[in-house]
Amino acid sequence: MIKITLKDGSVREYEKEVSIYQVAMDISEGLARVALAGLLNDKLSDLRTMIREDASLSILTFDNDGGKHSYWHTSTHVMAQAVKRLFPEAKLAIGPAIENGFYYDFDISRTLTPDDLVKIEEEMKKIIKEKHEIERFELPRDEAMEKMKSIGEDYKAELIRDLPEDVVISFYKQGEFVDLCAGPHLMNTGMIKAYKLLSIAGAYWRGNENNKMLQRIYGIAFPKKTLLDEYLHRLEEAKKRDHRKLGKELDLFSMQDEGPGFPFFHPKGMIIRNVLEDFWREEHRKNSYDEIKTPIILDVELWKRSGHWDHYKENMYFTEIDEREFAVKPMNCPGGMLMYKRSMHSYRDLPIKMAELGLVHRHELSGALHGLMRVRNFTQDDAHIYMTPEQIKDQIIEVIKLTDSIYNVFGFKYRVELSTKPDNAMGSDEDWDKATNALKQALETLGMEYRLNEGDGAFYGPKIDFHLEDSIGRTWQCGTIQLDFQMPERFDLNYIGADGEKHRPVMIHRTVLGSIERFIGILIEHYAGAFPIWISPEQVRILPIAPTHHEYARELKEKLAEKGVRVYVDFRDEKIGYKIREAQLQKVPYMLVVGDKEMESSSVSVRARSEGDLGAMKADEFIEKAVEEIQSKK
RNA sequence: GCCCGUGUAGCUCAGUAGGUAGAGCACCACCAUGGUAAGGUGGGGGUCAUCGGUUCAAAUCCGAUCAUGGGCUCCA
Repeated sequence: MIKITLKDGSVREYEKEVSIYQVAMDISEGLARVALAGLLNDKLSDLRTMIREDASLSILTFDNDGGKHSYWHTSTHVMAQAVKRLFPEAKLAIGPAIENGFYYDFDISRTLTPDDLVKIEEEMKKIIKEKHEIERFELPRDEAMEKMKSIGEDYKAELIRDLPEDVVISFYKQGEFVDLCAGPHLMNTGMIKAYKLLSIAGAYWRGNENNKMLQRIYGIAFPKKTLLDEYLHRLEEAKKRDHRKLGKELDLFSMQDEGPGFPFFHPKGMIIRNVLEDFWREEHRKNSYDEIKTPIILDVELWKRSGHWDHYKENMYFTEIDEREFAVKPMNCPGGMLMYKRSMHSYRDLPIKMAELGLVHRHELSGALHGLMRVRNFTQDDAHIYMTPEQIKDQIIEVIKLTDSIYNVFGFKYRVELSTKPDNAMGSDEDWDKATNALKQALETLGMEYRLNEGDGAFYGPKIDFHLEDSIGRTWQCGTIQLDFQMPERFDLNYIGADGEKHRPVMIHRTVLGSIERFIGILIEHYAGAFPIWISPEQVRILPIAPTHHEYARELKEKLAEKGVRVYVDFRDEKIGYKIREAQLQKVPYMLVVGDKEMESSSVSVRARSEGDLGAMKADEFIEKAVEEIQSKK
């Protein structure tokens, strides 16, 4: 007797082995119709999987990640089958389900065009209509290899060659199409309902730039047309929040052909920058940081000593002054080291926390540039903390808390990653282990969830990264905390301990916002350009009805400006509806309409960006309210 | 860097049997003096990204360069 415990705790008993699909059928036919995969003993499993002993099982539908995965996996097979029909010579590489949809990589001699996508979609329609049963079978390694080689699937053969010894090599077959695949898959191709092929992209075989570039097709699929439409609509909406589009519309910044990756900040963008930096300074003063500024160009010798010459040269810019070699700084730390070394330090002075809004330049690959998110020059809100080894954990915790409190002001969700020793690292394994453990402990003390990112640390130390999301869900690293035993050694940093001897301090490199530029990009998308009033470049716009009200508007403006409010008057000879429309499109938080009524009663008619007409109130009352709202950073 | 797409007025875009450029918005002028998302009329504005080639003739076809968008990580 086999006992199967279901999600709701109920138990089903079977005389002999049974497939997950059959169990779903037994629960209800309706469930079986929408079943896409099973979670068998917490393992994502194919519906065909036979249950041979007692187990827990839940049936997965499109509402579960596992179900979606299976749905998209079959979708990509249908797409691959269509491609093989249209391009019989195409070789298959890999084709997984991803977070949002699926892709498949092909090696095809001719480059695909958007027209091809339409043809492939049409062929997919036929395959879905043909409703092929999907069969799973296994082969021993040799036979599997032989089979793939015989049909010219060289990439699949290579994959089989590199599979671990103990793995079961499975295939899925639908009609004439066979693919090496671990599954899981749906029962037949007819279950794919609404789908769309979204884009063609290049992708290196196995993600290695030394390998051949393949053609990747991305797609998405849903069990209902309405879901697909909703998804496509959401994509469109997300595009409207794109910081590059809003940056132009709201006149915040621009990129010029003359400076690829070097952003220009316009007056309104500068207001946002300055507001951010003021806020940042305030928070750092409260947390006992000192602020410094180090030069942008420094002698190449410094960069040789710091290790950047050996580990970071490819990303650096160089120049010559009076026949002496200089480098443009890609990081602020070496300059910071010199600041530390300028005098003796006592253990009583530690930790020393030196912050710097430092402009750094890095040579990023041209194809990697992306609006304000990835640029070639940016301002890091950097700080270096010099401390005794005993202070490490507390200092890391303090930085994590500071970062969290600052992100909370903006209401950001974030993800934390711990990155470990990379291939081109500097320093001993012991140092790295010590540093990595310190970061881990700090995270665990705070009970923070984090993702491990093997081999992605800085060349001088492991790091904790804070990732923020953009409008379409891509994440960008912003805050970072890096523990470093190397630089203090290389620069022979010291402090005098209680014993009167010299000791080696440990240092932390850290940023909270990360790059001011990137952070502004994230801010723009997060708020869709409708900044909270304390950040808004223009906080209040006064809209006089007619020229006779200009004088009153001017007086109001002065009153508000005196209180530090960023206020402008629209003196143009236009109708009120026109002025409102423009202020609204510019996402100004408050519009004050002033005409005869308001003039007579020393009041203003308030229109809020989001709520619309709020009616009249005394001018002084509005000013007080606005100032309060700005100060509270809501 | 690599693959594919795109590059026409300040902005958004139209302009394919190749015959030396258009619209809306914005800007300027005049008229209208207007109460919660675009009042009317007129006007100025473009080396069609750059360089080269094909052609009697190129925004349009070809090549290169530059810029820009998507992707190149999420492992059958």
